[in-house]
Amino acid sequence: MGRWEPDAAGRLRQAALDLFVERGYEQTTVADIAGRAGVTERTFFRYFTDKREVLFAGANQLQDRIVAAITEAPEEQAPYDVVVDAMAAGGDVLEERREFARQRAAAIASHASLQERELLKLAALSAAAAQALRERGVAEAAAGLLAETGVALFRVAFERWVAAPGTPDLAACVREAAGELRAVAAEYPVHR
Amino acid sequence: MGRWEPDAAGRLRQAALDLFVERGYEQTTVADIAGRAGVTERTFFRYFTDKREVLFAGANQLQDRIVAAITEAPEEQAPYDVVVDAMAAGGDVLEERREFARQRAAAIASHASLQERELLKLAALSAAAAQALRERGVAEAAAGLLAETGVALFRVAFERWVAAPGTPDLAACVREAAGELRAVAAEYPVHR
DNA sequence: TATGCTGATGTCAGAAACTGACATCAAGGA
DNA sequence: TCCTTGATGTCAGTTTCTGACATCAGCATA
Repeated sequence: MGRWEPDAAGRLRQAALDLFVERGYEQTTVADIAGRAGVTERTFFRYFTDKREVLFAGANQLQDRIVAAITEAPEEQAPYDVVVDAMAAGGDVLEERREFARQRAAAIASHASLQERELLKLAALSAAAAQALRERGVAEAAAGLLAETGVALFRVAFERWVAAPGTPDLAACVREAAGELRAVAAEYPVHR
Repeated sequence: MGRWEPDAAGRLRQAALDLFVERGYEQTTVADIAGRAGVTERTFFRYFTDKREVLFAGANQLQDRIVAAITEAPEEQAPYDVVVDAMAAGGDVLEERREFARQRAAAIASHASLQERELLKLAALSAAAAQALRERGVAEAAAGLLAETGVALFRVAFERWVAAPGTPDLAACVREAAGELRAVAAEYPVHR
């Protein structure tokens, strides 16, 4: 047996989420989180750059999956479809952790400083997706707009998926939202 | 003459921007800002909820202008055109303060926590624009997407306007970006 | 087996951001 | 003249976050 319990970071993440749900983000100190995880405050800050980051440590995995999906898409596929498929693939990353995602989303919604961090992560995701699109030949301006559209689709889909108690999986929600965007685009054609 | 110099908030804003440019955001303490403005730290926190907010106090004015432009647009105007015009109108708010806007943008670009705050403000702007669109009868989903598109246009236009040393005004940059979006949309039609 | 290194953690002191409670005091009105 | 008001100051305290250094099980290696 090691000198310490393994996976301190995981324990910290779990403790933080539990405490944020139990008593709220502001009412939870880093010392509380560390205490519940069985480490000191200093150790918390070795794993996470700040108090908010403990909720966002998994965001890289989602981004990697989406970028990979864009990179590996068939060359002849239209850019819009590439993005929609990639966002659906990103959905699979969360599929197994719906309850976790629900609690985490509720915590984020409860405090502005967590929303700020979420927006920064989504902006990073968008930038990474845009870069991946450029690398497969999509024009500069189009890449940025497509990536932002894709992230917007993902956000809308995620909200519905988290709210819906029932069956639909996240990838399906992404495709549904993409379909609605097509309909809206058809309904309000660009003028002039 | 009053007991204190007038416009403490304005002095704090100016002192903060100057110091952020001179020595950087992190190297500037709230006590520094307050000192240069001739007040105490406590007074700083009476005017601004936190250190970042001192750079964003003017954001409401921009949002109000854009929302008003949407609300007052001719009823028969197509939603996309309403949004483009509103963002151009928002540009007029900044037109007289290009140098100020440049310095402020540079400061924000220099530190992630300021970018977070900026993203939150833009999200609020988007939400307010979407609400204004709904109130003039634009459908739920379309309102959200149009508002986000409009904010994206404004961001792109702002970046170019701030970078360009020369003549173009911000409203013109917004319209130019909107024209490019039309072109991109035509180039990559939605499939299926 | 002894020795020495490594890495994860602890301890401690301190800076900086922020908050609540209360004090001060010019200005302006009753 | 007295009272109230509002902007500010003072002060003490909490929380977040950082740097420097100590500890010590486990592992490699002599």
